[in-house]
Amino acid sequence: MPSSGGAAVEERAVQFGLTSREDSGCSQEAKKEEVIESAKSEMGDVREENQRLKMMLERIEKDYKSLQLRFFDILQHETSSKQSTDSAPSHDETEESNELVSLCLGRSPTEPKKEDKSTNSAKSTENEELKANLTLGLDSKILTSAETVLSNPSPAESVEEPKEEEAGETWPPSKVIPKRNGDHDEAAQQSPPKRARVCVRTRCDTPTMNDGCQWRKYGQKISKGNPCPRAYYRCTVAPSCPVRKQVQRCAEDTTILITTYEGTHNHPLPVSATAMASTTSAAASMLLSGSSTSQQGLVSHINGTSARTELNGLSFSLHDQYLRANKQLYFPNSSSPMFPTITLDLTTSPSTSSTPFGRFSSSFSSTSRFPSTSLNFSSTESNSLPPIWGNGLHNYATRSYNNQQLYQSFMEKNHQAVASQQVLTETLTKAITSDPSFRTVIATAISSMMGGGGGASANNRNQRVGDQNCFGQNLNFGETSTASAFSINSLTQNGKGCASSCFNGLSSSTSTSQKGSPLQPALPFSVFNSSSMPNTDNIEEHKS
DNA sequence: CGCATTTGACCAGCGC
DNA sequence: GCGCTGGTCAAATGCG
Repeated sequence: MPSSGGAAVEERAVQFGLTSREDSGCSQEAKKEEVIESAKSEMGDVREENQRLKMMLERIEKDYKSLQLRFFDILQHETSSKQSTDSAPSHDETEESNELVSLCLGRSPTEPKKEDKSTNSAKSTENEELKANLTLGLDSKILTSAETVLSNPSPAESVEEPKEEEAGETWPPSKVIPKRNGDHDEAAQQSPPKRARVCVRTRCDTPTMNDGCQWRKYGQKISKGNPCPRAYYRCTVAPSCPVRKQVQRCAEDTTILITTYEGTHNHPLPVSATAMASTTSAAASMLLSGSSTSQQGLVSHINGTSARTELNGLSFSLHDQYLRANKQLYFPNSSSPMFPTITLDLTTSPSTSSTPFGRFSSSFSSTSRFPSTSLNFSSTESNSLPPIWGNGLHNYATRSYNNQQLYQSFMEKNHQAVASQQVLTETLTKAITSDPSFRTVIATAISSMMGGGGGASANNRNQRVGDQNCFGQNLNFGETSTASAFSINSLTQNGKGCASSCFNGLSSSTSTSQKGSPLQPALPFSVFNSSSMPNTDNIEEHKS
C-alpha cells in the first residue's frame, strides 16, 4: 500500500518535472516560484496521502492483532473448558465458528509469530505450541506444497519434496534403502527401514476412491486371504512422484474400499487432492513420530489400551495393536510387514463393538512387524446426526466424527454435502454476526483491505491475486454468498474432486480449530486460489 | 495413434 | 534350498 503512495508521488513528480520544463521557456522567476510553490503544495498533499496510507496500514495491523488475540482467547477458553468438561460438550456455536473464521484470518504464517511475542506470554506460549503443531504435526508436505502452490505456482516442490522423502518415505521401498544424508528428522532418526503407510477405509461404490490425484494402475494381484484383487496404482501427476497406493475391497464388506497410501508426493497437488494427501501425510507423520507419545504437534491422551490423539485438531483415536489381543483372519496391511501402517477409518457402518473405537481395532492383524495404528474417524453414535460441525452441540471427538461424516457424505451424496456446506456457511455467518466487536474488527479489516487497496493499480491487484485471496477470501468467508460459492465450486466439478475438496476444507478447518495453529494455511480456502494452480477445472470455476 | 489397463512373468523377502 | 507371497515390470490388449 505504501508502494501505491510512492507511485503516486513519482507520477506527480514526473508531471511537475514536465511542467517546470515547459515553464522554463518563460524566464519569469515569478512563474517559477509559483510552479515550485504548487509543486510543494502537491508534495504536501502526497505526503498527507502517504500518511493516510500508513495509518491505514497501521490500523489493519492493529485489527489483525486484535483478531488474533481474540482467536487465542477463544482457543484458550475452549481448551480449558474442554479439559474441565471432557465428556460434556459445552462449546457454543459461536465459539466453534469463530475458531474457523479466525483460522482463516490467521493465514499469514510469519507475521503473527512476532505479534505473539509482543503480547502476553501465556498466549505466546500457546502459540508456540500451535506453531509446533504446524511445523511438526503437519509436517505433511502436502500442506507445504499446497502452500507453495498458493504463493508460488512454479514447481517449488524440488525444495519441499526431498525433505519429505528424508522422512523415510521413498520408493520403491524394496529397492531403495532410505539412507539419506539429511536424515535428521525425528522420524528418520528412528529405525531407518520404518516407512509409514496410511490405510484409508471408506465406503465407496466406485473401483477406486477419488482422492483428487491422478493414478495409473500398474498391477493387480490376488492377495492371500482376500478374494478381492488388490490393485496397485502409482501417482501420475508428476512422472517422478514416488507415491503409490493399493486399493482393495474389504472381503467382509465389499462396499468398503481399503486404500493404502505410501510415499509422499513430490509435486504440487491439485486442490482437490490436498485433502486426502494432507490427511494421510499427517497421519503418517504421526505414526512415524510415535503414535502414543505426546510430542510437539501431537497431544495424546493415553488411556488404557487406547490413546486419543489430537493431531492438528483432528481427533484421532489410536489403538496400538500390541495393546489389543484382537485378531483378524486377514488385513491388508498384514501382508506388508515391512511398514508401519496407520489406518483411517472413514466408514460409518454400524459398529459391532461396544467401545467407541473397538470396531476398528478388531480389524487389525497382529502379524505385522510394526504396530499398526488406527485413526478412527468413526463413531458408534447414530449416523443420523447431521454432518454439521461447529454446531456447538458436539465435543471435539464428535466433531471429528462429523468431519468424517461429512467426508462420507461428500463422497456419496453431493447434494447432501451442499446442504452441509450451506449449514456451515450459515454457522460461520452467525459466528461473525453474533459478536459485534468481532464483526466490527472484521468489517474494519475488510474495508481497510478493500478500500485501502484502492491506491494500488489494477495490475498490481491482479498480480497479487493470490495474496489478496489469502486475505479477502478469509474475510469474505463471513459472507454467505462467498462461502456458498466455495461449496458450490467445490461440488460442481463433475463430482470428482469435489469430495476431496470439501473434505479438504473440513480437515483443514477442523485441524486448526483445536490445537492446530491459526497460522497454518487453511487448505479449504486454497480453492479460491486455484487460479494459481495448474488445475484448469478450478480455474474455470474461479472465473465464474 | 496414444494412452491406460490388463495380465502373466519376474524378482525379492521371508519362513520352514 | 524351496515354496509362498507381495510387489513390480512390461508386453498385450482395449478404448477413445
